[in-house]
Amino acid sequence: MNIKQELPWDNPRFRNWVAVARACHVLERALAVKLAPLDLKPAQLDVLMNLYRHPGMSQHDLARKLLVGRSNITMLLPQLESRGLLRREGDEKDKRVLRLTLTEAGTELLMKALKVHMALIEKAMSQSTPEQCDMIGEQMRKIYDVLKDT
Amino acid sequence: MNIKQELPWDNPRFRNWVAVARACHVLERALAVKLAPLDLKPAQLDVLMNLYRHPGMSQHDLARKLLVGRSNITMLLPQLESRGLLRREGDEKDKRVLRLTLTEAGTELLMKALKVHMALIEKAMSQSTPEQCDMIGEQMRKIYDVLKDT
DNA sequence: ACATAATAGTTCAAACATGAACATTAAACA
DNA sequence: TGTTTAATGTTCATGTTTGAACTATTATGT
Repeated sequence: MNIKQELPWDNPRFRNWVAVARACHVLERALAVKLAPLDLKPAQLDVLMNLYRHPGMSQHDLARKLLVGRSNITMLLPQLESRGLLRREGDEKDKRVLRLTLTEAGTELLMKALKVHMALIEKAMSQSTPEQCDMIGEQMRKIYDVLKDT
Repeated sequence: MNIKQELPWDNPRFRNWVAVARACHVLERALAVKLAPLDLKPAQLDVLMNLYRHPGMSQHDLARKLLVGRSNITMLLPQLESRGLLRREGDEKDKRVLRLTLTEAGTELLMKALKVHMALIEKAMSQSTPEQCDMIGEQMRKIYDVLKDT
């Protein structure tokens, strides 16, 4: 059997997806560097962003949003809470859940971090036309929907 | 100052990039699950793929290809070497470098893993037309070039 | 009501990645 | 040549991520 014919490097879909993964990886690395002066990691920024958009969400919901385990959230939050960036308050109706909200300081830091994040994304995506950019987003959302329950 | 106007969630580039990152994340997770039966992690598959395409490459070159630190490679290789999947042989001209090559067993396992990887990428990318797929790859390669030295 | 299931969050140990400091070897250059 | 600088790979300490086992609370089913 001639396996050469089946090698994926000649397959456009494979090659193009590899490009997507590499772009993601390199932007993530760059973000980590740019966020360092704010003493913030990309994962922590993700937390702040989600709490800003969904105040009062539970740790479980946050974990699902971030595509991460619940224990990860448990390890992540105390650092941010002790810095006064967010609050954890027990839900009165369901004593199992903790409701998460940003503090003023958390919102303030988030805004600074978003400027950094936004600048990086602008730098990356400004090479595409708005139409191309929208098309990319559209295809990626399809991919997410197809794979999210895998 | 009204910061609402500057919030990035309304910015198409931001929203679309978030979709890219989420798609990457979810495919990576799915790949990890599908590779588990082969006792292989995504990072290990990346190693095997690069060694297949570039036999005799050094650990330093491999680290650069994978966008990780050299120490990461040092920690990663012994697992694969002890499983008989690759060989590390000292270069005779430059006694600092170790040349890496796949063994037969390594190539065999790689082929099995590539089937899994390919199937996943097909599932993801089959939602796009070939033209869309190529355009995505093209844009992502541009992004990589812009950010790689950041 | 009561027993059983499921859910939210935590703890803990193991796997993993990272970057700085280090040893060895090679290259540059005086 | 001899000295300095750079490159390769390793070690180690640190921080991160993960999944399984656990507690506490709520939902479900009889």
